[in-house]
Amino acid sequence: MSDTRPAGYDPYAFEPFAVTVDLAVFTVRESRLHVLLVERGQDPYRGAWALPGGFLLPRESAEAAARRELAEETGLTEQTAADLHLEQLRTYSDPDRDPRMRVVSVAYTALVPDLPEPRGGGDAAHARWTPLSSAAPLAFDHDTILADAHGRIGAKLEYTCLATAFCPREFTLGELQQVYETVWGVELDRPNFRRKVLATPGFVEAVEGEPRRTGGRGKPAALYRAGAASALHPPLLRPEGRQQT
Amino acid sequence: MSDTRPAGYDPYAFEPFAVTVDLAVFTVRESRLHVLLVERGQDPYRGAWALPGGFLLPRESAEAAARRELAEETGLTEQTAADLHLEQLRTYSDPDRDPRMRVVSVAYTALVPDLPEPRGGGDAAHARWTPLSSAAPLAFDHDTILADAHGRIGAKLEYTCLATAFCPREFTLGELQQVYETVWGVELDRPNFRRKVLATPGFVEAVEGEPRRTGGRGKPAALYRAGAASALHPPLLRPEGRQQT
DNA sequence: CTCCTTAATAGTCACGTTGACTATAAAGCC
DNA sequence: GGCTTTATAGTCAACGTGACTATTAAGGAG
Repeated sequence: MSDTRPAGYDPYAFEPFAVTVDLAVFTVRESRLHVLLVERGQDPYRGAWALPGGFLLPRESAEAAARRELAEETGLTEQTAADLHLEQLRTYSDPDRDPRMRVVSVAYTALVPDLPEPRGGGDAAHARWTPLSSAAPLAFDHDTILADAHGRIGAKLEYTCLATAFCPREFTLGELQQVYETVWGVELDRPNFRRKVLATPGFVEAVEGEPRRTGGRGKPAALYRAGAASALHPPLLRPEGRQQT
Repeated sequence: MSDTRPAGYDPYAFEPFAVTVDLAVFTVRESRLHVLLVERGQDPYRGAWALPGGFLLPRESAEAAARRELAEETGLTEQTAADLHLEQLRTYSDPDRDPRMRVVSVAYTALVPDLPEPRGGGDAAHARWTPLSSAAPLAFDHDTILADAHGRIGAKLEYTCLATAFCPREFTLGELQQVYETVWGVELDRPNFRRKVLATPGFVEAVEGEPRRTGGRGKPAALYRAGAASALHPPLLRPEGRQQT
């Protein structure tokens, strides 16, 4: 920042800005992309659904606030939540985005494996997994945030190993493929997908002992874990192809 | 945002957050990537160089503030600055990033063609184009912001038409290639680069009349303008290849 | 127990893209 | 008038990809 502010600037002289975080928490459930929503208990937008989130504490970074809120809303311990994939999306600062006062919100995207329904505790009292397709309309500008978040994760699947964040610690390639198909809304060819994933070093690694997941229909699938890589080279492009952050 | 805040919340009761924008403005000059820096005239970091930026006005969005600051610092009219490529990078919110008070800063990245040296006017009195390689150390956490910005534009060159933002309205393919080589710090094969760019519909379009830029050494090059496309399909991947936002 | 269905996995093949090169054209320079 | 420099055209082999076919191994219905 420069010193645009006038000499003798007093931080308390301006109408203060409030800073919040908003979270777009995604999971794949029953082959559909779901997002975590909370029901608002106060005006404005009382009774409407919104993205979970909240104010930054006085000495807390936005990321710390996001992780804290995520733990609260999902009912997970902070310990577990610390492992979840959390990524800053962007910041929303329209002067009129909150009718009460000037609120600047830093939005985060989180990807989690299929978790149990959020247990009512604290804010999570009215939290629920909702299919993305029936999320709108949300309070504030949260429809915009949610659309941006969906676009971002779709694009990131192409050139990062992000998809494994949707999966439990051990997963089959079929489950990983379902993540792609669900987020992108397309069907992929199974042998080609498999060839591509296995050809990318560090994307997934076979679980030692080569166990297989039995119990389903069909031939049991081999189990894999997320590998050490974070970027995909070359990228795994979606069939048609338009994208963008 | 949710209603984490206590009932009866008074916006003025908390220590207020200040919200600023910081700008990483890049240009390509003499085959080197340059960034616009300003010299600080006040403590903290008096005399140090920093990214241009400033506080949000009371009813101004972060993007509007960034565009305003950009116009001020570059000495361009706001009209011209309105056309420049400006993109939100991310938000920096560490509680200790500014020793004076709690400042949350939304960082933006701008790409501009080679402009004249900033004319001293307002804050731009001490603004200067500096080669990226000799920018550090900067005030506050601006080294981090600058590194993030450089990484982001490098990645975006791969799958967007962003590179044309560094070029004047009409440019040669050689100049466009220089942008890639300068940002990525690699050398590209000229015929292959040309083939790739021309094969991507909407990336560039030939200037009607097929004028050529004469005056340089060697065969005069055909002139092109930025096309209508914004995404690159397929992407133009850099030689080795690691990337990321 | 046996066929049928389902899903995982192996393998094939043609096509398009890419990286590495070679060749030619058209300007400025000494 | 050669020499250098840059733009542009073209070639070729290797590789990644999309579209398919084939085989294996489980559960389920009769």
